[in-house]
Order: sequence, then C-alpha cells, then structure tokens
Amino acid sequence: MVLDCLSDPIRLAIVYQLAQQERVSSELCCGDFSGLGGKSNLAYHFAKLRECGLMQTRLAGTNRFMRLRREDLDARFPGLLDAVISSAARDADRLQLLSGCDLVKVD
Amino acid sequence: MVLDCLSDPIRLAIVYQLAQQERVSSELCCGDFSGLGGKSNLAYHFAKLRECGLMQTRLAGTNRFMRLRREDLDARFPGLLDAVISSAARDADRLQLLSGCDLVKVD
DNA sequence: TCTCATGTTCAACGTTTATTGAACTATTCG
DNA sequence: CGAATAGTTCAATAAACGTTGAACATGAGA
Repeated sequence: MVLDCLSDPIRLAIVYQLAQQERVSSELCCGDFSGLGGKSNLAYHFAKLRECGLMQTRLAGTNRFMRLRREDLDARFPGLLDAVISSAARDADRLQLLSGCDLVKVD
Repeated sequence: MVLDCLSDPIRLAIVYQLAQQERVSSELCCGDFSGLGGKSNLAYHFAKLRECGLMQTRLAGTNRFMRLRREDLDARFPGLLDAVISSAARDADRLQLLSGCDLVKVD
C-alpha cells in the first residue's frame, strides 16, 4: 500500500513537500498543494495517503494541517522514506509536478 | 515507475526472491517463479520489471536467466532497494505471496 | 444571520491494470 | 524430422485508478 501510494506523481509531490516542511517542524494545509491539482482531486490523494499511514491530519478551524508520520514509517519501513525522498529530490527538476516544491508556504 | 513496479505483490515477490538469490550470486529463470502465477501472467510482470530497469535477462538456450540490476539501482536510487527488500523480509510471513520465497532453486 | 473560505463526498467518465487462455516462437533432445 | 520444453505475444475481460464537477458540511468573519 505504501509503495503504491508513493508511486503516484501527485502523492509523491505531496510527500516530498511535507518532507521539506519537516525541517521547519511546521505543517501544511490542503490549500498549500493547490499547485498540484484541483481540490477534489487532492482530497482523493490525501485520503489515500492517510489510509496507508503516510500522513496525519490535524483539524484547526476550517483548515486541516498535515504532516508526515515520520516516526511510525521509519519504525515499520526503515530507510524507505529517506530513500524515496532523496531520490525524488534528485530528480525533482525532471518531474514537472515537483518543480516549485521547494517553495515554502508563503503565508 | 520503479515504485509502481514494486507496489504489485507479485512483482515484489519476484524482486524479493531475486534479492535472496543475490547472496549465492546466481540467477533464476522464469520457471522458478511458477509458484507466483501462470506463465503468461509472469511474463507480463517480467516485462514490467525489465521496462523500469529493475532486472535484467540473459538468454541461455531455452531458458532466460534474470538478476536484479543492483548496481544501477543503488546508483540511481540509493538505499531504496535495500529498504524495500528488508521491509518485505520483515512482513514476509504476512504476505501469502511471499511465503516460501526463501526456498532456493531446487534444481 | 448571511456569506465566504476550506475541504470532503459522491457519481460519472475514461484510462490503465492484472489476469486468463490460446496461439506463437525458438531451442533442446530423441 | 518430430515432440517436448520454456517463454513471449495477443485479445478479451473485469476490476481498480485518477480526474472532474456538483453538492455538501463546517467554521470564520462582517
């Protein structure tokens, strides 16, 4: 399930963006990914990412803030997330969907 | 492409079995995977694994021997293969398809 | 309260995917 | 040569997937 989740370019871009955000130890809300697709399409991908345990959602008012479930993932699939993220970073310029992902929430 | 390839249980089982075989530095031929499905179905999965660069096929008479493209994969996606293999090994008993994969070619 | 903004859910659609069996190619061995 | 073995290719089918827009739910703010 996890590998299938990560194999979709949009979901990989979401995970990649969440991983970048990890450094700042803050979260991202759905709207921050609007560059990757329409709202309903993103909601579909968010659901898949939640189902397979890749990310977690925190409700705050009308926003939903999400973050990677880094610890759980590293415990269950050691090294997988880092390998995927670093490979994604390496090819970021080749993937249209990932270009611009280094941008941090403008706020 | 690689992640999508690895997300299928049959292909993951094939890769896992090939990884086990790596230790003995020998190869496996198509028939060795007959426990995972029918011939034509396996040929379909083999083609996908070849297309995304996960494995290589060597023709020898009427047999086709295959092996993981370990070096190329480690160069392009560092740590990915090891992470996937070790996670697969960890859950091997939970996955029906992977049970019995530790068996080495009987010959 | 009324309205706007943020997300989710649902139904519909076209595409891709995995699986099957039959037909086919090619090699070995008698 | 003829039969058997090892795999691939092809066509058909059913299921799963990604995408879209419309409808819905919910909280914030005037």
